[in-house]
Amino acid sequence: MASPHFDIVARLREIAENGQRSDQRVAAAVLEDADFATHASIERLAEKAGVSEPTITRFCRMLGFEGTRDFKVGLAQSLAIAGRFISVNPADASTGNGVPSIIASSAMNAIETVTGLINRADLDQAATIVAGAGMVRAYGSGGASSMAATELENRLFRLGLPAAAHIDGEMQQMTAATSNKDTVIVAYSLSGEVKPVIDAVTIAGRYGAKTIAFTAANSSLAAAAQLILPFHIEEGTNVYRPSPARYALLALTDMLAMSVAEKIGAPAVERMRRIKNLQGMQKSDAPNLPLGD
Amino acid sequence: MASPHFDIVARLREIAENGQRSDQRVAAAVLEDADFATHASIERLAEKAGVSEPTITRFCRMLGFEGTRDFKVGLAQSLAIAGRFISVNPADASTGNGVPSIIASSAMNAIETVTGLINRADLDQAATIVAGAGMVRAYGSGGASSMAATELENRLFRLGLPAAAHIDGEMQQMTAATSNKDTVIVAYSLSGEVKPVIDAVTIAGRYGAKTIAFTAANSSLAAAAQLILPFHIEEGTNVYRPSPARYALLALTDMLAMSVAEKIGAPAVERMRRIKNLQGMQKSDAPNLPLGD
DNA sequence: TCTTCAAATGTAATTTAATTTCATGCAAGC
DNA sequence: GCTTGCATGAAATTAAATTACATTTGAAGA
Repeated sequence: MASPHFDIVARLREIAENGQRSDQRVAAAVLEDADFATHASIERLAEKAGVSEPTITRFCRMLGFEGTRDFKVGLAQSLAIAGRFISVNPADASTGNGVPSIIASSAMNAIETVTGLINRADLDQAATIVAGAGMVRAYGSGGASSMAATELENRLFRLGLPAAAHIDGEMQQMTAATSNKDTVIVAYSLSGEVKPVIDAVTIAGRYGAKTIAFTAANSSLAAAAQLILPFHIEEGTNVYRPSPARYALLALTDMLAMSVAEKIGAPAVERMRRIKNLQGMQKSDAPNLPLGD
Repeated sequence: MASPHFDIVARLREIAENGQRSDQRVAAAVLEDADFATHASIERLAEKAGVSEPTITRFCRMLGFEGTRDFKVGLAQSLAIAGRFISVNPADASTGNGVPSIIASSAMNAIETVTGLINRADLDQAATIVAGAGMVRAYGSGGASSMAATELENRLFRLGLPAAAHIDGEMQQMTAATSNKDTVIVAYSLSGEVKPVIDAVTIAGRYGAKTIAFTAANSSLAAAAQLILPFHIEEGTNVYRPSPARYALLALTDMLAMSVAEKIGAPAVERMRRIKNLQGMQKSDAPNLPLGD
């Protein structure tokens, strides 16, 4: 088995709080010294956690790994990316000191997770559909989804594609009703259970639009849309902590937009050059700044 | 032993060309399917490479690892980000195939950079100022900055702080003119040279507002604001590629918001519980979803 | 061309690690 | 207070990796 498609660290934190007694111990032991966990034998790890060896194996299986070895590899991968930000004791996490690392690690993990999960073929197909669209409408409500929808509009219009983001339920449904077969809907939802978005996708589909959804597999939205780009981000329980899911959605949106840009090719480059040129005239020159401040 | 401090992949390529006969075979086998190499047993790997099992162990030792297990972990770490997409021909990297990894690695880089750069004391001071504000106004224009400004509003209002984002130059200047000493301005700009934002910050400062800026050090905006949280993200030259800076700004905003939440403490938790509760009543229940879809 | 010897590699035995099976004990429900 | 089912651990088993030792290979000098 390859790495499972979730944020291991977030999952471990979750289990350390709400899991079985032994699972809690194991999760805590792993979090306390993740590097040790990747290198130590099951025996020493069991000893450190104060549980038996089979418990470790079961723990790994529960997480979706094939076994202990597999878990270690998966953990090592997660650590390679964001590991240096894992704070040793949770006390750190509650003081200001740990804030940057918590943010960084959860964001990176979210991006990593979603990168592992994305199906390239589906992404490519979505990009083809979007690149050939007469009109693209991006739907999403709530913080993360609406940000992603807005961002998609932003990206696509720069590529010369007619695109609009609608983050209001009423507008989603009304615009959906104007769809035809040249319309492409891109819907965002973490839960996949936001009624206005589901309805809008259903309506648009009925009018012949192609519908793409970034959402949870097996959700109502997934059922309503034609092409699903599924993802799932484990949320922590720390209420202070912002949702890492927005990084995931942003990354997915970037991937789609970049794929679309590559499909469109040269004309897109020219358009971006024009926008950049325009900015150059207005602001002081800083040639290496991105499009849009 | 932890992972050795060199580029495993480069070393493998080297060995595949100039190593011992068996080492060449092993290196080639690993490069050909690195993912397999991290997961397979020494037996199957030996079989694939056409060598004996001890050769594999010796190979790993030669590379500086403790043994085969250790090597697998190290390899997994090296592969974590870009390596998963190691392919025999580099051409792949520029086609659609590499899109997810390009996005992921540049985003992570941006977040990591900004995490390393942030001054905790300044962040903390900014959080204190924001937490005690009578009104917070977030300014930013262009894609990344306006997203960050919007996001800050989003975050702060959930904490019960009066906050508004203004992404339009006119509005920035008009609202700035209504400032008083209880007003806090948070300005975003990648370049630090966006005139309306600079002007708005200057005006607000003149009326007694406290001004905070996330922007480039030594820029005009940095000169105009009172507290600077400087950052700089190197932009790539691939025009198709979206700016990773927005991940950096988002992360910075998250850090600020989380620090503010911790300063406010309990009341903030209660407010978030209420918002979550409200969502629970409207949507189908998914207890672990973030605030805002 | 033939030795000779050292380095490279393989075979089989051994050790170490991980997993399965089965037993025990604890807690929730009747 | 009994029963049932699940969590956990002990011991046995299996799988994996390593060591010790044997064989091969190939290069250098006779």
